[in-house]
Amino acid sequence: MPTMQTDKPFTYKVDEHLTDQLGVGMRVVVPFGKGNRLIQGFVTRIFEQTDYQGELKKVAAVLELAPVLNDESLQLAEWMARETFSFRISCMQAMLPSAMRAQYQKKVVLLTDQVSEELKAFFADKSEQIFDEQKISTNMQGKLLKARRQKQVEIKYLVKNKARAKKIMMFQSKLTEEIIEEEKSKLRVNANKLRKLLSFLRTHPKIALTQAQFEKKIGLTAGVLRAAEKKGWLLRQESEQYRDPRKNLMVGQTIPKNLTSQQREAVEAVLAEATKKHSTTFLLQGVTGSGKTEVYLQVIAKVLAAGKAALMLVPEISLTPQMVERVTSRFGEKVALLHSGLSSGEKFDEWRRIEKGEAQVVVGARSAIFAPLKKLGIIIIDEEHETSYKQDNMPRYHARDVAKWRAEYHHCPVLLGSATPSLESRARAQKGVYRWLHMDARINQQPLPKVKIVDMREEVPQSKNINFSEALLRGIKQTLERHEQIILMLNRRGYSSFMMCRDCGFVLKCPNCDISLTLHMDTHSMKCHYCGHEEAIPQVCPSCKGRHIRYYGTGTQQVEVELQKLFSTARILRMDVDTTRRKGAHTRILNKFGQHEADILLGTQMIAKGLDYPDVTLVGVLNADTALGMTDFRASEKTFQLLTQVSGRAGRATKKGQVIIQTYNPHHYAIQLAKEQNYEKFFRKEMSIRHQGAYPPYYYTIQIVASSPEESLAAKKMYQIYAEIRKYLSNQAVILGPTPQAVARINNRYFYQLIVKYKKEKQLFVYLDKILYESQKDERKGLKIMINREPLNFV
DNA sequence: AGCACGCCGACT
DNA sequence: GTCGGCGTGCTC
Repeated sequence: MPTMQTDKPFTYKVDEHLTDQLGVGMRVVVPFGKGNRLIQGFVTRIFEQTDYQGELKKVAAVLELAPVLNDESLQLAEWMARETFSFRISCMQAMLPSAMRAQYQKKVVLLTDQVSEELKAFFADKSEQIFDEQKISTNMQGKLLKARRQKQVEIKYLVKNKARAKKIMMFQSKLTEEIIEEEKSKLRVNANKLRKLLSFLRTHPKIALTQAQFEKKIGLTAGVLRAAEKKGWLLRQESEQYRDPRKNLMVGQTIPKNLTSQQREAVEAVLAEATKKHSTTFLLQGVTGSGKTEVYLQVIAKVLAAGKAALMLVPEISLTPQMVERVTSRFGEKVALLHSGLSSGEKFDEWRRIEKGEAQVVVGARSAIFAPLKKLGIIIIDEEHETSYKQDNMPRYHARDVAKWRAEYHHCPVLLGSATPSLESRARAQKGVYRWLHMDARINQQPLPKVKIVDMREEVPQSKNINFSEALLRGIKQTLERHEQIILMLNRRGYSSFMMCRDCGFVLKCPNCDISLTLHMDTHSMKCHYCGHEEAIPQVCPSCKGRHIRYYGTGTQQVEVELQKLFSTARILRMDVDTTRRKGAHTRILNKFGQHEADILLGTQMIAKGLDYPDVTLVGVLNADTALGMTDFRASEKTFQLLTQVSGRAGRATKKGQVIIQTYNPHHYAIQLAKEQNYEKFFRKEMSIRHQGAYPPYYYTIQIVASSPEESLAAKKMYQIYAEIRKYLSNQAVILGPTPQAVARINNRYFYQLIVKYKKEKQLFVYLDKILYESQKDERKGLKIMINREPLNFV
């Protein structure tokens, strides 16, 4: 159970009949607590003797035949729990596919007929009912609990193991060639179907097929198969089948491409470290189109050739069919896929294929970092700057850190790739902590696309089209005329939470923190959620005295309507959270666009990554500013990365690309440097700003959040922590807050937070462990405490 | 998460 | 006096 008091191992007795089966790393069902309710646990140690002075309970059941956690996973879980202030059991569960997390169910069992009419009605002639707190009224729950005290009913606890292999019926031939001939001669002349079956079995001895496959191949129906089974020709047996997430992919075969000299240098540098007894982390910084993926693929190929396995992480958002196809077309059956688009059964099966060593290349999103590969030869993290690599619930791990831990364990290199590395990683490369590899030449020798910045403040104000500038409209028109494709991105991050002047682009900032103020409609004020500064909502722009100051944000749907009106014949595809909610919708939209069944792809930031379509020659960013308005010190970094990424979508093949960025802040360095595609200059500029503000990577950060349905409770707790934490900190550390979070209320809970910026604070961790331990008591009052090490989002 | 124990106020 | 609510400790 994920609580602090139970975050330790418990000892159980193992019955004789289970001793052979039981092993370290297996899941077991054990009775726990006074009521002996059954729960799922993990075996972490087995020993003959115990020093526990009490009655031991017995393990109730063993859930598997082979361990699901090995020595590495157990050590990793231990490390992760300490590192991220989480519970060990949460870490172990996070490492396994969700199908292996047991489902608990409660049932109420009727013990006697002597009960009230109301209870009789509840049981409705049955002896037991499922006890679901969500479905049963509180009133009824009370009555049931009362009936239990009077021994009229009892509560039964069940553990449901969802981790099941998919079973299918297969028919297998039992016949030898001689018997086939013999049987054939015995058949009646009109037994056409049976004769057909025999001929087929003769040419395909030992074959095992499902009924459906027989039907499809030789047109046999169920009746014929049953007859054949009766005659003893076929053996019907259950067989395990993997659920294959790749069944709808069109996968060809590709061969390694010729490398440019920069690519070859990168591949060789990584491979040179691959055989050493230590682990090196590389930062591969390559401009968009420089062929990072091919570097990954060739490194993987070499690693496989050496008999080792490869793990490659890709952001969820860019696990496009395109990406998957590139890898599977090179490594075929050896590839296993792990991402949120798969059903839990599919994930479970892919996990088992990896665990059994049937797949040696794993491609997946964040949690794939735990893939149970045994002899890792390389771990690759593509788009390493992506914030989705950090999990934002318990355990709050960063896949990059887990990668480094595992690489250390396996003595293999880590390869971090990006066109726009996170400042943290780039700074480490600078300091020599990471080996820095860079590729500044594009594969096809195409120059980077021309980027045009449109100053939206100068657009004709009477124009009806508030979302499109003249330049962008002209660009779209010309591109459509050439029958080429267009990607339009609407930046939705930080949607309408900040205010900006439409006349001059001024964004209201905090006088203390130099960070945009957040609009709080509940208090009708502008707040800084770093330091708590608060001021009135301005009526006129403090900079230009203009009155066109307003919230920022437009929806994709609205833009689509406007766009369709302007270009009535253009085929538009919209891609945002609304249109991609359904499973596979993401893939369908991209396939459609890839096959040029649409002219314009309109979407949110999810279209910025990894798409590679040769016919796209125009990329338009409708509003580059919203990210800058984010109340986060990483706002500039994120804006720069996003604009650079999306610009890279234009002119990938032989055609020249063009990028148009609309903004109210044309002179902001993040936008100017994205136009130049000058990462290095951006890095230096941003680093000096971080240095001045004492932000990462110069300082470490820890975020502590208290939340409660009662605002005063959360606030009080946070101030109490604030008062205490100072005793544990040196005067080198900086505390920001406590402040209410930018979105102060979510799901009727109020959030208060505090951020500590520090360099070296040993005592801090002692205190954080203490908070974690004590948070348990508060939880019952509805007060939750969350500790987030190196948070990436401060909202 | 869920059970028991113990303390407290409100009731027959 | 006693019933029942709730805060707290503990679960091998």
